[in-house]
Amino acid sequence: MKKKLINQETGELESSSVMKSITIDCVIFGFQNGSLEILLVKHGRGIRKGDWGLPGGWIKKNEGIDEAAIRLLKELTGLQNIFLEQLKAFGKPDRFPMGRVITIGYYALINKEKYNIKAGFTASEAVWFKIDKIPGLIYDHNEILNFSIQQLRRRVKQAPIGFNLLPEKFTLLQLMKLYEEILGIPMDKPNFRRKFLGMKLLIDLKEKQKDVSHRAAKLYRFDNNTYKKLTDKGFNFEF
Amino acid sequence: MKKKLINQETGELESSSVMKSITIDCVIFGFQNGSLEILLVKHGRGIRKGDWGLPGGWIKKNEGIDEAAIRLLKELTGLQNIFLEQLKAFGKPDRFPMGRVITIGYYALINKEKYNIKAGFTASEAVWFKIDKIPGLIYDHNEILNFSIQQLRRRVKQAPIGFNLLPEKFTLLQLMKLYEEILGIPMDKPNFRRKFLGMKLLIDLKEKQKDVSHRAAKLYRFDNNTYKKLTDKGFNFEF
DNA sequence: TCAAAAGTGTTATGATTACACCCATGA
DNA sequence: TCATGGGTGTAATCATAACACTTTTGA
Repeated sequence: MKKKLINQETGELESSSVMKSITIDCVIFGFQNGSLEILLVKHGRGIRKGDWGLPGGWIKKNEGIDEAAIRLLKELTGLQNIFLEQLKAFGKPDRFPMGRVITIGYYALINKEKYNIKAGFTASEAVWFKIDKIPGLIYDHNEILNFSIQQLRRRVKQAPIGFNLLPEKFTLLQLMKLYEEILGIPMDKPNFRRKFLGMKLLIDLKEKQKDVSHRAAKLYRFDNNTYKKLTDKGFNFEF
Repeated sequence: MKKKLINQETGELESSSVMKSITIDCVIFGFQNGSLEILLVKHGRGIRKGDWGLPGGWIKKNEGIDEAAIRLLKELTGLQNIFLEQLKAFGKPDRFPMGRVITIGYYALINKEKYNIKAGFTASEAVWFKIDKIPGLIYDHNEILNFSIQQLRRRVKQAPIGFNLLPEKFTLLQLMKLYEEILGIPMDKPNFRRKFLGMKLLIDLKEKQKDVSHRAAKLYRFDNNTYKKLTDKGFNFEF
């Protein structure tokens, strides 16, 4: 007899090709109009029908947990090659009401320009919420989300990961606004410019903004090659 | 019919009061004679009999994962109220040869003066290894261990956790040696003193070392109360 | 009196901060 | 010509690093 279990998100039956008692939940960050946002999905069925939660799912028996997170992210957003890192495992005994389930939290940073929500990609509705307007979420998802924000704050100071939230080509002020929003502190424009340019991690694209009603700013992109070379030589990004 | 499964460490049968497919593995750090050390246990049975691995075990169905790690740590070392933090989950599909098992890594910092290995506490032999003389370990335990060292290096700069590896009363030079060993870099004694004392996180115990064949140093202890008050006020430990 | 570690003082350098100011451009 | 953001200059302050030096103590 083949064992069956209920999908925590959709309430649908899952085959036993997935692991029992372990799920993955993913905090997907986006950045638009100076605001940090998070993608939430609406529960299709079950007791918590209509409530918002983090996108997630089960881990297949033959896939690693990172692979599972990548797969789930692709299933939800249609995107690949996204910045994705594990947060940690969350495992309070009563976190999931329909049985003992431990979840592994991940967070992803996506460039909203590339991303276009495809209706029907998932069974559920997916909507962006501003970071300061997050509703009450199912299970322990608020806890996971809060942890992810703290983690993002720590990581953004240790490594140049913020770029993943911006378009390929960006201006220094966009980058500064991103840092201000993530860290929640105002910054000084001249000082920010010098500090960042001084790290030599940005490539001057010799291009300018278009269609802006003020002096057009230079466009830059992140120089991942140089960054890798520098870190190999012992360079440590710090902000 | 009650389900049975094999204990990954001892090869013994476990009752179904524990979760299947999820374990906990713990990296226990100690510090002695200027060297960072890790406690490893010898496998009692199974294919990998005689090989060294991280202490670990199963999670009970009605306990949280942090609780499980605390319980396992106590079962192994007899110690309670130990500094313990989760690393992350490790879940490559083939990491555990006897089936698909995901493990949650933890790391603990213990004061070796308080700790005394009690033979018989565990089924297996437990021995301290210097950090630069770690043997090949079972499963993916070397990966977990390497991650834990990186994590310790990051964390020790962000928060005053190093004290957990020292005796209650310590000298500034002991503290500096600890930082040097963890971070792997030499430091300047006068500068270290000033920097640390300047943070006002140490209580001068008005006591001195005894039985040393040179000028006796002042003893200090970490002022956890002040640290908490300062962090509440927005203070950020940085090293 | 020597070795070994405790502990203080001082200077140079570089990063950070705070702020004043000019520039370019479209409405 | 005004608003808006782009971009440069500079002086004060602070943290860090480097290293010379004195002190204490037991062997």
